[in-house]
Amino acid sequence: MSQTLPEFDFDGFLPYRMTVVAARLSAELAQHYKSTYGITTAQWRVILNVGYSGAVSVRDIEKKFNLEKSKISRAAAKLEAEGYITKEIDRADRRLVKLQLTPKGAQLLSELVPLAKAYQRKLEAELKGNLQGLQSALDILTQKEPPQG
Amino acid sequence: MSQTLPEFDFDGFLPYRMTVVAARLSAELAQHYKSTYGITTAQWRVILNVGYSGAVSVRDIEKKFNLEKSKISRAAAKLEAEGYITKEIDRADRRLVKLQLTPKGAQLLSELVPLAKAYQRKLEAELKGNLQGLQSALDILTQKEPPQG
DNA sequence: AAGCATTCGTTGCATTTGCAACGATGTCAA
DNA sequence: TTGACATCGTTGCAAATGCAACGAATGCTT
Repeated sequence: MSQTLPEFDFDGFLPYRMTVVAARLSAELAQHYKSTYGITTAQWRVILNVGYSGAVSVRDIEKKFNLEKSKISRAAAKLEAEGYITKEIDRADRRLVKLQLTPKGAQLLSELVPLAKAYQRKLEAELKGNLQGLQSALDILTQKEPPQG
Repeated sequence: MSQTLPEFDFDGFLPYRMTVVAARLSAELAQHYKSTYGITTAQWRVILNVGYSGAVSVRDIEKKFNLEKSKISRAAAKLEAEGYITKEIDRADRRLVKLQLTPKGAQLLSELVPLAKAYQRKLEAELKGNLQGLQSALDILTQKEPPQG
């Protein structure tokens, strides 16, 4: 029984907690658009980036969203095939691919965003006074650390 | 250019932020054990659960960690093959599989946990006064909602 | 200008994943 | 007891994933 393991506060362990909550939020949000609009989570993330983040290349999205570039590339290919975005070679640096919403993509996004905003409002209402603390904590954890710590 | 999209605070959107931070924390932690101990993230999660969470069945871990039961089943099979855990049919309910650490598994975990604790301490130091607010927020977001909201 | 290293996005491929279906077991009601 | 239904864990299989390798393009140094 007692395996003489070191003491460890499993329930307060942040990588564990963050993973569980992040998966829950993404899944709960996905419920709202997956069946209705027939897009995957990866596609949703890419189209959201293209529309809002100022990210225009695969590389930008990779950095910003921490997504594998191959995953982005394939999601973008599907979105292009379905007419939601265009892919165009950047004239200043022809290694880059400029991603842009088509009118159809903008239309889709303009329908999806209210869902996202409503979900965000719901979360903020649940969090009440803890919202600011959460955002501050996420700010800190988002900062890249310097190589030497 | 201006696609007349609705206003949207992309950078403050919680499902996005949580996903990015959670992935970062898990990856950063994984750096510390992946190469040295040759276990995957899923295996780490299962062995941690078996050792600390009071979870004894696949179903328990599924609920607790929000992991797919097939993923747990396969990770557990590997851990058993490598001698870190045992699988035993529960005598009270023979549908259940009781997972337990072997001495070898306890040994591995006793080496891994200090890494986890050190990482947790590092995060807590970064967070300073925001730690409590973060944990409170995670408490709230962890609660399951009743079916009708 | 030339050569070499680096960056970007795609693709091949082996592995992992998620979903559904399944067998085995358990529960419950009649 | 029986039969219908629910739950648990595994597995088959198609799809998704991550990694490395690659071609194309760029930057950097001389």
